[in-house]
Amino acid sequence: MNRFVSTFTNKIDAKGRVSIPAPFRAVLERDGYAHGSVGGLYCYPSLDAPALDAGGERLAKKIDGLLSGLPDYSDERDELSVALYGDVQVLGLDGDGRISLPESLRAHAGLTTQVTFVGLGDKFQMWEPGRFAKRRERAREKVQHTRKLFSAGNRHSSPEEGGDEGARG
Amino acid sequence: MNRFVSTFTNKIDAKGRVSIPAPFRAVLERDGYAHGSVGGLYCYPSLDAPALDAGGERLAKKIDGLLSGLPDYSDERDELSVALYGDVQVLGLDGDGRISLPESLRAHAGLTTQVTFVGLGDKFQMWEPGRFAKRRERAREKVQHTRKLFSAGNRHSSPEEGGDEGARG
DNA sequence: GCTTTTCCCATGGCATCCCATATATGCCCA
DNA sequence: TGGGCATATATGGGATGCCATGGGAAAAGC
Repeated sequence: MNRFVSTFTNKIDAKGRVSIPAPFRAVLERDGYAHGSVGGLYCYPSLDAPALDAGGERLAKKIDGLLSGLPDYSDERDELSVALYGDVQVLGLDGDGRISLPESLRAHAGLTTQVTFVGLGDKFQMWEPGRFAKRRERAREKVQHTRKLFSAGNRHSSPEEGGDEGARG
Repeated sequence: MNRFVSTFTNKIDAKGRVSIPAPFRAVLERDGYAHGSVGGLYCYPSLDAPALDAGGERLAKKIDGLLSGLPDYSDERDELSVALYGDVQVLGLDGDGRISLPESLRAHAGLTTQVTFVGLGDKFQMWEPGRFAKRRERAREKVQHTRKLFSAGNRHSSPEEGGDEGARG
């Protein structure tokens, strides 16, 4: 497995440390994270959510790829560079697979005592558990709505239940 | 056979483990489940039913397919990602073909002592047996209704009825 | 010198692995 | 054709290893 999937919720301890879920660490290592030495977890505030985005080398390369598509010295590129790179922190994992989150990052996501890690394939996000619950609810509603558009006309199921022929997958 | 069909009911033991019905395991293995090692069963709350959806690699790829149409780092993609990936748990099968269900998933489906596995082709669902019985009853009524609409001439059954029979255990 | 960060170790809970058993299924042979 | 054996499957329990978490000590920064 080399994608981030599943969600996990871990504690922030008194020193501000959080364990990266073991499955995510495994993905990071496969992705080129030098175990025990430097290398790192690329982490930055999500552009459109009170959360943090994070990932390994692959994520960094993807960002590079996005930028390389834009002409040098264009306003667009400058803005995107700032947005994407400006707030990036490279966090080091300690021997036990933990990171410590800088105050600026913690503030952006409203993190206090717990962190919910959400796998999103190439990257993962870190949320304050309560906020994530709300966000997820919203996202689910949206998907339901989209699904109904997809399936309009070819299903007879009621909206509530029984519609197990889901286009969710 | 590489589709999930039939229904089976198995017990949840004291540790929260459930045996995946052997026929379903066979499908998962064909689908690319790395036996004995990592890899897994992708599992998430059904969008519109008090049940869990689950499947193997094929299901995961289907989800990826939905996202691949959207540009990276768009708001739309992030939101959809959260909805599709955010709820997904990757469950590992132990040597005896069992999974252990996290509390969050169990809660969504109201699972306590037993699980009814319902094959749906590319994926399968996990239901609390009582709830599934009710839902099936409703489905039957609907089928009857649909048949009347079709009126005479169209004799073969509607999709709902195909795999429901054959409960065991 | 004091505070903050990093490293290392201890521990307890939980998940996984392994083995044992009972029940059902199919097959073989009488 | 029927009985019995062999295999597969589901389920239970014990043990072991991993992992998240906490705390202390050493190192680095102010």
